[in-house]
Amino acid sequence: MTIGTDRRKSGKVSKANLHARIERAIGERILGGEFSPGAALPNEAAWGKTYGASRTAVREAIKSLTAKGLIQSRPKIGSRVEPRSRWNMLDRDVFSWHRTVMDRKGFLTSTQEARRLVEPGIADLAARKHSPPQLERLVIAFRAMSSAKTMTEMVSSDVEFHEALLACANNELLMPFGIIIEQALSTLFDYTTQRNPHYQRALKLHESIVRAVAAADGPAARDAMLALLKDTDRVISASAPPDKRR
Amino acid sequence: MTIGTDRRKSGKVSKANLHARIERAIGERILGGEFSPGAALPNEAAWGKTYGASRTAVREAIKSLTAKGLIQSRPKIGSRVEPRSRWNMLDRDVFSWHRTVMDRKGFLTSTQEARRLVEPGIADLAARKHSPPQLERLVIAFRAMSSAKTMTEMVSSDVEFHEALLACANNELLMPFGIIIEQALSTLFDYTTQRNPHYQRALKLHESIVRAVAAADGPAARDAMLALLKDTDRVISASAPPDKRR
DNA sequence: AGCAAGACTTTTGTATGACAAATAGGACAT
DNA sequence: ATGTCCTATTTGTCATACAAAAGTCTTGCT
Repeated sequence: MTIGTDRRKSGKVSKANLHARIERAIGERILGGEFSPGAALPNEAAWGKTYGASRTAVREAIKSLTAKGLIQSRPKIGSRVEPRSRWNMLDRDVFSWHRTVMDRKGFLTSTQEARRLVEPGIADLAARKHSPPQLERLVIAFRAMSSAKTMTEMVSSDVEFHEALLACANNELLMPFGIIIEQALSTLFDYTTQRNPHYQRALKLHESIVRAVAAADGPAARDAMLALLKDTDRVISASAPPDKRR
Repeated sequence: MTIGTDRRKSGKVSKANLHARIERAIGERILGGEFSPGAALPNEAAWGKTYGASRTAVREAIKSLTAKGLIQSRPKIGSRVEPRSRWNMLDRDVFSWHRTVMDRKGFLTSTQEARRLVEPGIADLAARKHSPPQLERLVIAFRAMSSAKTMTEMVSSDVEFHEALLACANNELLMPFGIIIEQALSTLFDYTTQRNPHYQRALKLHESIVRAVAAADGPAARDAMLALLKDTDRVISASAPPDKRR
């Protein structure tokens, strides 16, 4: 079995590094449940044979997976899958592998739960702690949302809006959440395929967040964010196809 | 320059793998600001010379750092430090390197801010979503806290309590927060060096969380957690030595 | 028989040397 | 001045060899 080229969003085919492709292949198989936590993985030589690569390339893939908390390696023992609680779920790759093996509905439900947990607090912090240039970035992102024409522009400006808000909060420990938001939004937008009729409403909700942040009104920002998330939840449950996978 | 053995908590000296030691050395230098985001790092051969290791070992260290979002490597370009917003701050290693280069007060302040943001919500979720065995684990952790005699036992059982609570929330995306809590608590306990006279009060506060979770009362769990965090904040600001580093 | 010390074996860890591939930046031609 | 090609540097990949760790088996002692 040889390993294919990398299929990215929009169907573009990019051939990443060999070790990156191997990493992805193994990572997806782990996330997909083929190897459960505690289970032993094939040894490096075997992987090399499996994917037609040298042990070097395999080892680099394994080092990355180890750094992401998915596995652990020891001499004579080999590599074992770590318990899920140690997986760096907020890592870009891990999270996207996670996404690819889940049904969309379940994915959106759990990400929304996490968003409801942190984003109101982030909005609050953002209102109270932002610097002028950070606010500027938020305003620019909002303008981009307002003038977005294509689906792609809507998604990217929406993501940028939330990233900017995250930056306003001025707490580095919260940065990794950007990944959740990014994946949630892009999944959401292609979940509700056709042009979203709620976009005007969403714009208004975003605007009220900007206003609250600009006014340094923490509670108002929190409420505005709650309203936005509630609306998003509605959109999700409204456009729910029963259990279409992927 | 050769690279020393690994100094772990409790002063124990463990000699980790060579590539792990190199990774740590470079990681700490990045976190310490010696190499700023955007800056170019020495090439692999240079690192090898610096630490008296082969390119193989250096490359594995670099692969790990790349996986943690600290750097990016490309042929001809070499390795560059990524912007801080891409750093996986919730990775165990990255976070602990971060901790070693910050002053304790600042570290505790920012971690407490993050805790106030997420833990009340976690407590709420935990109350509403826990399974019986998860509650059992929480209760056991609480008992361990109650019967803790040594400082070490207090820290570890406290950490286990919050990890158990996190598990009760049943949302994998929140798991990485365990790292923040773990580091926050252990830093806190050795910040307030002598036997904590507030331990009895802390116990009561933890107990009220257990009760609320057991009663599946979300709002009560949230409030109990808020009370606990407020108390922790008080302890921190009370025992504040002006600006003692490390 | 029971048990412990030591040899064996498997797997990862590290080193070395060689070449391939990517690409920034300079050299050159138009 | 501008676009094209070349080249030098750096990472990416391969092959091979040996070191180190750690289960497992064997052997010998009591």
